[in-house]
Amino acid sequence: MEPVASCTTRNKNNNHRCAQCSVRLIAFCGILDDSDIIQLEAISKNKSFPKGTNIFFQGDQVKTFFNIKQGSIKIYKLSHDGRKQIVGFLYPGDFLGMSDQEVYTYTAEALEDTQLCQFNKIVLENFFLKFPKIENKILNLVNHELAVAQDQIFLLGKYSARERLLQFFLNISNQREKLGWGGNPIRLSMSRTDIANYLGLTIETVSRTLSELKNEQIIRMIGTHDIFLNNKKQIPQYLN
Amino acid sequence: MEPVASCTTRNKNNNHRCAQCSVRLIAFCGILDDSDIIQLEAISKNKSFPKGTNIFFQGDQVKTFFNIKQGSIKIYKLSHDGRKQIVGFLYPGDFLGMSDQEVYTYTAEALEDTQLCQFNKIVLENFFLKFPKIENKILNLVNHELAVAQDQIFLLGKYSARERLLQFFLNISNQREKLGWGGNPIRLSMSRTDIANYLGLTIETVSRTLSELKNEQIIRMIGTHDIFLNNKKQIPQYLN
DNA sequence: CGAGCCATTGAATGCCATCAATTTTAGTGG
DNA sequence: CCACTAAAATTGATGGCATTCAATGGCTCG
Repeated sequence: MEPVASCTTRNKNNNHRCAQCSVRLIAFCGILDDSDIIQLEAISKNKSFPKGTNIFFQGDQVKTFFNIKQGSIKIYKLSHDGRKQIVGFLYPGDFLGMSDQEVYTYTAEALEDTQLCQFNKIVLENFFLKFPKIENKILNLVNHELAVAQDQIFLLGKYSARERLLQFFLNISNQREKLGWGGNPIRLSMSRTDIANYLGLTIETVSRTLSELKNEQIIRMIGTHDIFLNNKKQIPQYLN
Repeated sequence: MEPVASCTTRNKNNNHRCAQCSVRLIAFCGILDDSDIIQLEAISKNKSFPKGTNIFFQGDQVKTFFNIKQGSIKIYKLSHDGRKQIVGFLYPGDFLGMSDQEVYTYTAEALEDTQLCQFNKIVLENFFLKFPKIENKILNLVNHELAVAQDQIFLLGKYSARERLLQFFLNISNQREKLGWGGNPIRLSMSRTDIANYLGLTIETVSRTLSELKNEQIIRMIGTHDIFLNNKKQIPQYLN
């Protein structure tokens, strides 16, 4: 069903790779200064994952952590009877792979051609001892992930199909602004099936609801994956 | 709607309060040995919250962290239009109050008379510098909370009403076993309304589904809050 | 340019929500 | 201990939103 994992390593010897990294300010490496980040660079590897490839699988032993440099990723859980629930989409600057268990509790797959910065788990954990600030920063990132997951719980527990889609668009918009890109229009790097499996809906409901929003001039679509929010500020937000 | 917060402080001078604590082995304090835990004891306070009282409110400044010693707690989010979603139930050994933001993103309320161990946020964070092991342990606990939240996302996105209730009972059962209590029967310390607001259902659906499970001899009830799982091992589990 | 996948639209079904009424439980005071 | 009351839980009838089943349309990539 899913493509087999594959990737290419490009550990180039260009100096100061990390120092000039585009996501340095939002990823955990941001708390290290120029002199210290050289040491982090020494234990990291660049990895490239083409669209559709798996980064790791639910059930695999946890041996590596990742920072996302470029692209986007979906993480999803599969049940024994084949149901699939996407539990999150990850973007540049996000930290990937940490778990409280020995094995990954979800599968990670690239939604587009994606660049990752890879760390060996043991090596990075030893690095924490030298730079406790990093562990503190990662604790902060995980707490943020938890808050995002709780918002998603609210969405799935209480929102209608229309509310789920609009909230989803607002989340992507805010994510883009955080990265310094424009918050409108937005680009959906995932399929309708992925959106449905993330929002607890079916593809038909997603499609139908999108058509409604188009008819009511709340959104405008360019192709099937680019959306302009006609009046972003008027879209109701129920949390925060 | 909700009762006003109230609590009583009992910072007794009995020595080695922490050393003998019933949840020491599962809470974050478990990683400190007897000699170090005395220092942790010096910065902690015992607090008691009667049933129905609030521990803190969504929007309050984060100034304190808590360990749960005894009792149980619900944490919930309210939307502007009054919808309420319970995002978690917490039990002895759980860590409460950490946030990636300046303010709490949810309200915490005692489901029964509850004993907490309270820490000033700044003081405990300074304590981390002296004992980095604690921060590491808390990172582990937060990662676990995240994994639990992702399971809940799966439940809300993909499970039927019946599956949600059965999974809920299994979770409580496993939680009880983790605490060394019996895993069967289980005790529901929350109301039907709370269960509904946690599982993304209405009280009527919860009640009706419970009646079905009773009729089919899958569960047996003693009163309205004690449940015996007639054949726990035959209840299907779709994850893990 | 055709094949296959993805997305859209339509019609019918079903699960859970809503509205409404009754029963049971829990808490209080006599 | 029992009567009384309010809240909580259960049960019934009906309705609606999202799903399911089915068919068409449109994009993308050899």
